[in-house]
Amino acid sequence: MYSFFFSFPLNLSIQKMRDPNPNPNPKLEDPMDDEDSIFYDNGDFGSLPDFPSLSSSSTSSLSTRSSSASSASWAGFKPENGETLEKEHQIHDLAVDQNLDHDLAVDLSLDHDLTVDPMGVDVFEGLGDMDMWDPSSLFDDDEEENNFVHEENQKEKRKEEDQNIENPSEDLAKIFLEWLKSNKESISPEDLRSIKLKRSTIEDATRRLGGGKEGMIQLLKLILAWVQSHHLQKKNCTNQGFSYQNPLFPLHAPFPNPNLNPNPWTSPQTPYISNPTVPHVLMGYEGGVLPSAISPSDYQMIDSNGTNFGAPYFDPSTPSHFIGGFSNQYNENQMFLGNGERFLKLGASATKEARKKRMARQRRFFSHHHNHHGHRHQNQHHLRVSSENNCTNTNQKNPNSWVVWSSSSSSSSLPPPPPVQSETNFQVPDPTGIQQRQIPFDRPQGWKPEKNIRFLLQKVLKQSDVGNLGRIVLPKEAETHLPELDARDGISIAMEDIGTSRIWNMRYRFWPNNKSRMYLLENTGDFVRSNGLQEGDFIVIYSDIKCTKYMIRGVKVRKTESVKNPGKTQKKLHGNGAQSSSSAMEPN
DNA sequence: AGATCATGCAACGCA
DNA sequence: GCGTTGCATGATCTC
Repeated sequence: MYSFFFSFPLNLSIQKMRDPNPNPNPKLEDPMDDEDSIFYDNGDFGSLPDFPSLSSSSTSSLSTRSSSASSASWAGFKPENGETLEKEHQIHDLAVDQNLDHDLAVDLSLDHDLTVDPMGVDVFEGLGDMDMWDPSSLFDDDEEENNFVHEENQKEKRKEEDQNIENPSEDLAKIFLEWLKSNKESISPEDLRSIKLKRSTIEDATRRLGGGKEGMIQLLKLILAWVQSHHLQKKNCTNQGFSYQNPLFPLHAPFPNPNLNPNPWTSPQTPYISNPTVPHVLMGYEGGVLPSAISPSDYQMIDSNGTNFGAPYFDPSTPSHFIGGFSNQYNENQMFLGNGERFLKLGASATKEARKKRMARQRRFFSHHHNHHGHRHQNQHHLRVSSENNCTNTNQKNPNSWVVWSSSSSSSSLPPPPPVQSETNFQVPDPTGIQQRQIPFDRPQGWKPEKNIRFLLQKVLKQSDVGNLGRIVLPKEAETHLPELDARDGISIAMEDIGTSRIWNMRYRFWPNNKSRMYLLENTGDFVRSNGLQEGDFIVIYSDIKCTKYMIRGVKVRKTESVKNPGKTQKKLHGNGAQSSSSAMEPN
C-alpha cells in the first residue's frame, strides 16, 4: 500500500523549546517540573500485552513474532473477567457494527493485526555510513537553548557494533514490539535498520534520561517517536493533495471499554481519526493502536489565524498526554512531548544562522500559539458560542463542513444532513458503530481544512450519570482539558450539542475528594434526556480551538456482545440496579 | 498504598 | 415530603 521511502536525515537535532502549554493547573504538580529535562515522563505504559520478550543479545536483534495469544489484549479486546472473546465473535461484531462484509471484517480482525513479522528487524543495526542522531544534543545546558532552539549538526560515522542495548529489559522489547505493530504498514524493516546509535550515545542518553531501565525506555520511546514522526512526515510529502481532518471522531473508543489499559502508543485524547480509506483496524475498543496506515500526517493543524501548521503526528510512546507535533510551514518537524510541555525539534538546517532565524520564528509562533492555547483561565470560560465563520458550526449548511450529527439524532429536530457535495464521498465506517456518515475525503475544490475541533475527553455514562441527579462525573483528565477550576463551585460552560446545535449551559465543577478532586458536569439532565442517553452510552467533549467554545456529543452505543459491560470495571452490583446495563443500553 | 471514580446517603432548602 | 447538594465510602485499578 505504501512505499517505504524512508531515509533518515543527515542531521537530526532536537531542541528545547519554551513550554507551549504549561500545566494548566498549577495545583497539580508537574511530574517533570525539571526545567533541565525536556522529557515528559508520565511513567506509565499501561499494562502491556504479554508479548514474548525480545532478544537481548548483543546483536540487538529485535526479531520476534507475536503470538496469537496476545491478540485479544493487544487489540484491545482484553478478556474481561477471564472471558475471552472468540475470534469469530469479534469478526462478526466488527462486520455488524461497521457494516462491513465479512471478509473485510476478517481482514480487520485482530489476528490480522498480529501478522506483522518484524523478523529480521534490527533497530540498531545500521546500514553503511550514515549520520546519527546523538541524543546528547538533547541536553544542552545553555540557558538560551533551553528556551528556544537547540540545533546540532551532528555527523558521526558509525563503525562500531555498539548499537546494542546492553541489558534491554522485557519492557523495552514490549514497547518496541508494540510500536512495530502500530506502524507495521508504514515503516519498513529497512527504516528500522537504518537507525544507528553509538553505544556512548545510548549510555549517555540513558543516564540523562534517568538511568537504568527507565532511562532506556525513555530513550527507546524517543527513538521510535522520531522514526515514526519522521517517516510520517515523509509520507505526508508523498501524500500531497490529500488532507483529511475530522476531529469529531476520535481515533479511539467507538465502544469505550475502560477495562482496557490504554495502549501505550495512542494518546487517549488523540484528536485524530483514521483515514477513511483505511477501515478501522481498531474499532471496538478504546485506546487502540494507531493504525499504521492512519497517518497523523493526514491531518492538518491550523492555528487561530488559519495558518496551516502542517500535519500533526504522534509520539506513540506517551499514552496519556497529548504528544505529537506537526511540521510547520518551514518544513521542520516539531514534536511536543507530554502535554505539549516539552518540545523536540527535528530539523535539518545546520547553520547557526538558520537557527537564529528559526528561533525567531519559534518565538513568534509560540507567542501567538501560546496566547491562544495556553490561556486556561477562569475568565476564558465565558465561551463564545457563535457561528462566525471562524468557528466550527454544527449546522450542516456548508457543504464543505464536516457532516456530523449525533448518533442520537432521532431525538434531534434536525433532519439528517444532506450528502456532502464533494468530489468523492466516502461511506466511512462509523467509529461508533452506530451509523454511517458521509465525509468528504478528497479535498474538494475550494475545500480547505476547516474547523479546529479538538477532542478533549469522553466519558462512558454510568447510571449515576444518566440518573435524575443531572450530573456527570468526569474523568480526572478533565482537569487537563477543561478550564482550571479555582473554586469548587466551578464555572459555567456553554456546551454546543453537536447533534442538535443546541447550546447547553452546564456547570463544570469539582468536589474535593480525599486529596484529590472529582470533576463533575452538572445540569446535564436535559442534555441526557434530549439525546436519550443511557448507561453505557458515552459523551464526547470537544473544543473549538478558534472560538474556544466547547462542544459535546452524545453517542449511543448499540448493544453488542463486545460492549455488554461498558463500564470501566465490573464493579460489584449496586443495590439500585445500576448495573442493569443490558437493558439500559438498548438504543431508543 | 494511593488514585480514581461510582454512588450511597446525610444535610439542606423549599413547597 | 421531596428534590438537590455535596461529602463520604468503598470498589477497583495502578504503581
